Order: sequence, then structure tokens, then C-alpha cells
Amino acid sequence: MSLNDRVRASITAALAQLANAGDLGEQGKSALAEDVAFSVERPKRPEHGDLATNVAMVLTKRVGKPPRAIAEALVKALASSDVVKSAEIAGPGFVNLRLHADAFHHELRDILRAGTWYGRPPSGSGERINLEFVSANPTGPMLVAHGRGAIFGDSVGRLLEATGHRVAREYYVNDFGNQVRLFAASVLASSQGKPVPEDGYKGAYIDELARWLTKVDPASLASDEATLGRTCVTWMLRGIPGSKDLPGIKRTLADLRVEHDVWYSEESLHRWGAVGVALRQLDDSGFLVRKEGAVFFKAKDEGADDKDRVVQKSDGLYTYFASDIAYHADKVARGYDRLINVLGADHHGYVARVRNALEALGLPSERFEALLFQLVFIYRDGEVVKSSKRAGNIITVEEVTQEIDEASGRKGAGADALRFFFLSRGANSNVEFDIELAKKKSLDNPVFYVQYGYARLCSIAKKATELGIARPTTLSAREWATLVDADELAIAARLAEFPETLREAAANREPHRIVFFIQELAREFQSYFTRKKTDPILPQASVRAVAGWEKTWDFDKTAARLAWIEAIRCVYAQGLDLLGVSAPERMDLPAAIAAEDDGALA
RNA sequence: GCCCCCGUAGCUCAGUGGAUAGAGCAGCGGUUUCCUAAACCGUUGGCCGCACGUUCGAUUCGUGCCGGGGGCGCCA
Repeated sequence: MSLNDRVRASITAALAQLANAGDLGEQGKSALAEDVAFSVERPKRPEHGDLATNVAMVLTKRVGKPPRAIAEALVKALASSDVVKSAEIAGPGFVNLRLHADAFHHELRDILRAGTWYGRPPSGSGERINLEFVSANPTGPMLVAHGRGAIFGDSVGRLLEATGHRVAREYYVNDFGNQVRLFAASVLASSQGKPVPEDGYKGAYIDELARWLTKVDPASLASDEATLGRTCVTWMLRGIPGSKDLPGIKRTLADLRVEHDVWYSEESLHRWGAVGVALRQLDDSGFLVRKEGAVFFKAKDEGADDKDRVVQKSDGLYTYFASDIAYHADKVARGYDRLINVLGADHHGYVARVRNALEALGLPSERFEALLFQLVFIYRDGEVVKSSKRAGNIITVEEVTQEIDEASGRKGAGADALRFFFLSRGANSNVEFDIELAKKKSLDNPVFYVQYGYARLCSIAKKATELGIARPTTLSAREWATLVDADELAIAARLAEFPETLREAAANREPHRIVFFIQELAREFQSYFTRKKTDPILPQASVRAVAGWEKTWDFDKTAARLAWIEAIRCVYAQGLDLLGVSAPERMDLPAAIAAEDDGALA
């Protein structure tokens, strides 16, 4: 039971007590018979207490009494609570609550017991979910927009798993159709020293792939277009060893800490006849119409001919939409409770079509859920860097992560930065990613700030161990009793909000809620840490220099604060893990500062 | 013409049917020898795009409009 639940229980118990005593009037008992949907939230202003509830306002209609009258009775009834220390009426009928320090200690004990699993329901208790994301055309390197889809989708997957769902992560490989044919033709032309075909693919990676195939698999260049296309796609996914232009989509994703369980081939749907079967079924049910020499999937609303979608072109070839119908039918057949698609916002028109197609096939279209994300803008020195295929000035994930990795001297720094910034906005907002800011090893870089907060927590624990001070995770009542500082309890209250934050972030598919939570936690702790320099957690050198300091030092308080630090660390680590941002136990000093420190010592 | 997203502080963005709408950055003022820091504290700054409606109460829900971005049957 969470802190919030315990407060709710206290309120519910107090209300029941009032109803039984007849203090809520004639309707009191019946009013409480049904669940009362009231809120218990941290008020915006700290002077309004630890938590506040609107229960009196919610009950006013059912009970037929003014909110303040109900609130007054509730305040009296709460006087005997062992959770709520004091309650007062405020505003239109809010009841502001202050809690006993022990209520927070109870929560800290729960966190220490659960560790980094704090706030999670049992796994496997939720839905079986197919989460399709990225699915970038394997005819080119991953661009930053794909990166956003990859990172967002992955983090949504982490949130879903943390809330008890079973998630299969899937990448739909578009290895069929015009684009792949054109891709093969472009590579072939390059290998023969000819100009690439009109509308073909250009770029260093095409030439590199052509040279590579000439070297390792010349037979593929002599095979038919479809076979060559599949071979090229395979190398695009795998990558050419040591290549900068063609690192491989799987490698790029792995570097972003994104893994897929299933790589599903579009071409296989055609090879096994699944597309034909699905279209046949639609045709039998009257959902297809032939006109102008092509086959169309009929729009849902009658008479909207212009919304019909082509599934088979007049040249007899299927469109991608035909594959998609078969693909989603196959996902349903694989038994998932829910099919989630992470898509760039420019694909929004696709959502209704897939849903309609599933419905037309007699499949449960309500299982289909699309998550759309907006654009990414890369900034450098305050200027937006143009990213469009047409301009030929494309920005790949690889370029950005490499630049940041090199600047910070740490492999993974680029992935941390991309993940943190991309996840720090709602999917419906554009993301601005400032490369110069992301490269900074200073606290005005939010990624650095948050990671540094975590490193500090670890550093304190490490220092305690070095000083030979024990860090028990179960404390005596006497030790807990020393943890009464308002700032410390406020952070405990923040930690207690984590389970609900996690629940909401997962339910709404909003990883950015975790980013904001972690940022606030980081800020609160960093602030505490700086302000409490006069009352440090551990005995500092000046204290330890005095003989017999152990006799006057309050070890109970140190133990309680170290347990508190560990509880913060558990929640903090879980938050970072949900984001896929690394949680460093120490921060490397930039060379300049490290040199300065050496000089000071010498 | 139709569809989707956005419009909140100088900038980038959170947020919510309820109390005096928040954060970061930027600006201004102050503090800081010790558990690794360029931090920390305080503060200036808002017709929450506009109008109407629902409601005891709307920045939040609904409708319309204005502005910005994106997408609209033989590309994927």
C-alpha cells in the first residue's frame, strides 16, 4: 500500500465513522455505499500541506451539505489518524493534510524493500502487446527522426513492461516493392560505374555497399533485382564492418539501447500468399472495387470515392497498403491483446485506414493503437540544421551520437543525450535538439545535471563505506526517528509519487512524465545537498580531525540519512532505466578541472 | 476543400474541471573552503490565440474562427 493509499484509507475510514455517527446526515450512509472518486494530491503550494483532498467538494452533491461543513466534520474525524497529523480546511472546501513523519518512513521502508522494483505491479499481469516501432525503410541510414521513433517506442515498451504488460518489440522490414527495387538498381548502377537511375538512391553508402558486394558477394550483383534487393537490405540492417557510412540499422539501434524481438519481413507476406488471402477475403465481403484498371479498398463512408485506397496498381503490383492489411491481420492472428504502432505524425492518414481494414476483415480493430510523434529539429550554434532527404543534407543518428561521444570522451554519451532530450517532450510536441548543449560537461546540460545527481548519491554511499560507516537498509525505530528534516521528508514524499507517475506515464504512453519526475527529483536533491553543506550527512575531514569525534557524532541520524539516500537512489535508478539513460556511479571530471585539482594538491 | 498536431513567461516547453497557472534557459539581486563541479537561494516576467457554449467553477470539455506545422486514391 502506497503512502497515497494509506492516506486515502484514513480518509475513507474517517468518513465511514462520520456516516455511522449520522454526522453526514440522512444520505450519508448511502452516499458512501458507492466508491467516491476523490483526489489526494500534493498541493501546488507547500504551505498547503503535504497532501490535499477534494473529497468534501466531491461529496457535496451526494450528501446534500455544503463542502465546508463536510470538511469540518472530516477534520475532526481525522484527529485520531496515525497517518494524518493535522488537517485544515482551505479555499472552497479543500482539506489540507500534514502527515506524521512516520508515514514517510513507512514509505521509505517500502522502497528499500522493493529496491528498483518499487512501484511496479507483478509482471505478466497486464496485456500481451505487440509494439511496432522504427520500421524505417532499410534503404538508407537511420535519420534523427527515425531515432526519435526508436527511442520513444523503446521507452514506451519499458513503461509497459514495468506496469505488468508483456511486450514484443517488432520492426517491420519493408523489403518489398518499388523502393527496394530502386535501391537494388542504384547499388547495381554504382557497381558498374554507371549513373544511378532517375529517382534512385544516392550517397556514399550506396557506393560503399556496391564496392562491398563486389568484394564479398559478386554473385548477388548478377542475380535478379528482387534477390539483390533482399541482399542489400540485409547488409543495411547488419552493416558493413568498420564502416562509418553504413554502420547497420541494428547496430545503430543497439547503440541507442533499442532492441527488437521480431524482424518481420514484408516480402515474406507476399511469398507466403498472405496478401492475396487478405485481399480475397476483403473482395468476398465486398470491400474492394475495381476502377481505372486498379483495385481499391473502399472508403468507409458511402460516396467518398476519393478516399478509396489503391491496393493493387494497374500494373498488377500490390501497394504497401495491401501488405499492411495482411501484416496487421497476421498480428491479430498471433494473439496479441493490443497492437501498438509508433509512427511519424506524417503517417496519421494511415491510422484510420488500417483500423478500417481490420474491421472489414472482421477483426477487432479496437486493439489497434497508433502513437504519433512530431518532428525533430537539430540545432547547432542557435541555428537549425536542415534535415531533408531532398536537400541531400541529411542528419543521421550515427553522426550525432558520434560527435557527442567524441566530445565527451565516453561511448554512450550521445545515446544518453538523444534519449534524454527526445523523451523530454510530449510526442505531440516538436523536439529541439541542441548539439552544442548536449556536448557540454556542465550542469546547464540537463542530461549531465540529472546524471550528476545520481552519481552524487552513489558517491555518498561509497564515501560512507570508505569511512567504515555501515549502511543498513533496515533501521531501528530510534534511527528512523532522527529523520525529521522537512527537506528530507519532502523528498520522501516525492519518491512516494513515483508509482502513480509510472502508472500514468505507461497508461498514457508518455515517457516525458518520467523525465520531468527525474528532473524534479534531481533538482530537489541537488538543492538539498548544496544547502545542507553546513550539516553534512557524513563526518567530514574537519570533524574527524578532532580526537574522539565518534563519541559526539550522531550515528543514528547518519544511518537514517544513508537509508534515505539509498531509497532515493532506487527510485532514481528505475527512472533512468525507464528512459534508457545510463546511471553513472561517478562522473569523470573534464581534463581542465582534473588538472586544476591536481595542482591544488601539489 | 478534407484530415491530424500545435498555439501557455523574452525563448524552449510542462500542466490541470477547482486554491494565487509551473519548470529550464535568458534577465536582475544575493550566497557558497569540507560528502567530486561551472552550483545554491531569491526575484522580474502571463487577456493560458480569439469568441461563444456546458458547468457552482473552464487555461482544461464542446463548437466556431484566426494563426503556425504536417498529410491527403496507382510512393512508402
